Amino acid sequence: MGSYDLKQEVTDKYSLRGRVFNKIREDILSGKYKENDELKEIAIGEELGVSRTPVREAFRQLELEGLIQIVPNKGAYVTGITIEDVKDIYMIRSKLEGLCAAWACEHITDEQLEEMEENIYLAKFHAERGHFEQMAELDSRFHEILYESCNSKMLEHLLKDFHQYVQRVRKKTLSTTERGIASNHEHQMIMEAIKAKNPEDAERLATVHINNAYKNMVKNGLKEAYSNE
Amino acid sequence: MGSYDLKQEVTDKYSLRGRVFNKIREDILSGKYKENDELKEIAIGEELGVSRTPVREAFRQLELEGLIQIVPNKGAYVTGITIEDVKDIYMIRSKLEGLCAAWACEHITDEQLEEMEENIYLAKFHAERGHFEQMAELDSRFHEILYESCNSKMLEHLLKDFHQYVQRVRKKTLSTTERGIASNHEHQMIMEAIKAKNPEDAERLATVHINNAYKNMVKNGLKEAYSNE
DNA sequence: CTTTGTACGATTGTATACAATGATGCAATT
DNA sequence: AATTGCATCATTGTATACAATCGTACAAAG
Repeated sequence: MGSYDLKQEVTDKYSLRGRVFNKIREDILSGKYKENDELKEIAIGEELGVSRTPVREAFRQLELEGLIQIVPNKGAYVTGITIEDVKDIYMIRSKLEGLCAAWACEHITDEQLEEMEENIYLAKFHAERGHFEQMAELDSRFHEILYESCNSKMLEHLLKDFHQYVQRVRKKTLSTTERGIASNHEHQMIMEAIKAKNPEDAERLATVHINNAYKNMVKNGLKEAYSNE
Repeated sequence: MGSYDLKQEVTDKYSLRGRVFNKIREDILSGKYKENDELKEIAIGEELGVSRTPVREAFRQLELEGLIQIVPNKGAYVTGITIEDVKDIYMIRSKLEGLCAAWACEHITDEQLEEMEENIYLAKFHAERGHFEQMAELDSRFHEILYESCNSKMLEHLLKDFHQYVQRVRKKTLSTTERGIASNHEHQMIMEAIKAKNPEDAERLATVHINNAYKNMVKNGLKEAYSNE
């Protein structure tokens, strides 16, 4: 994640490089390419029907995103995330997500608030029924709205990067119905604090929410997910 | 800033690409290339005696660093930082720097502590005499040590990126002897809190320190620095 | 005078050719 | 048997050639 918006718009969807970049990123985050897998320029180029040039450029970007590591004259390898990294990210996120929620109080639009409410309402439905797929989707979307509502491209991009970065790990850990319901309730409280334009509450609640998410993750087998591979 | 460590080691110093990357980055941060300047692949390549390929790869990385913006089929332009960006960065930094100081309490080494003390001692000398050049250097180094002492590659990289990112702006704003002395005193208090293994104090002090730095920057003509160009 | 169309040039996007580097296997030597 | 040296090959690093795109200048039409 490079540094941050410091990072820009970046991945134009229509250049070959952009397509290659998105494809590899997708494959890493989805688990198709695993930790320490070697990515070869030619192989990927042939797979996508392009030459090495756009592949190389995509590799350079992926390196800055932290998804791969390039060893000069040797190759590109999918980077792993250590348990410590995950912990760090969640600690950092909890601070920044709090800041984001506080800023949202000032800058959120009515449309965004409405989408949040709808999101929470719908999530309640799925959480109670244990529809994990939809819950994950709605959870991601909730945070995305929150990020967008803080009115800071910088912070928004940073948080989106982190959020995406830990998707890899989240998929390895189990969700539970209880956590789903609790999480959604936390979303609601955050939303209400923002709606009431109470930045202190919003910040505190968002911070706690991320901390809870992390605790839950640890409880439900973060370590096991790692030791099993 | 790509997301971080999400970003990696990155810029190997010995490949052409690495050299190009560092050179352009340096030139942007030092002000040689100014906002909205167009960077042409061939021109830069000739200047550095390399072909377009490594230049292009460096461009892709610089884009993710947020230093330039690439418009497809058009060109690469040096990105500006808005006043809002600077404000955002300082707010974010104040949170993260607090976190960093708190973590440092647990992980700082004796060598790092010693270098901090020496840094503060020397900075006192220069601050009292208005040696701005040396003060800036020592200030940067103090923060670098702090970042390294938190024992989180992730956070360290993030903070270094931010720190470097705002160097561009810092150079436009004036330092004063008073602020220099006050800043150094804040450094000392942070250091002592870390030495005393008191994370709460360390966090609070570091947070306040960055906020103060920002306030000082605003007071001393951040806006003017911008409106003048 | 303004507008539109076109041709040209400059620049980036992509592909490919060549150079440099590092890994591997095998044979020769000890 | 272990080690060293070398040859080979796979892969990345760099340069260059060609294609696609965008901007501009200028001329023709209104």
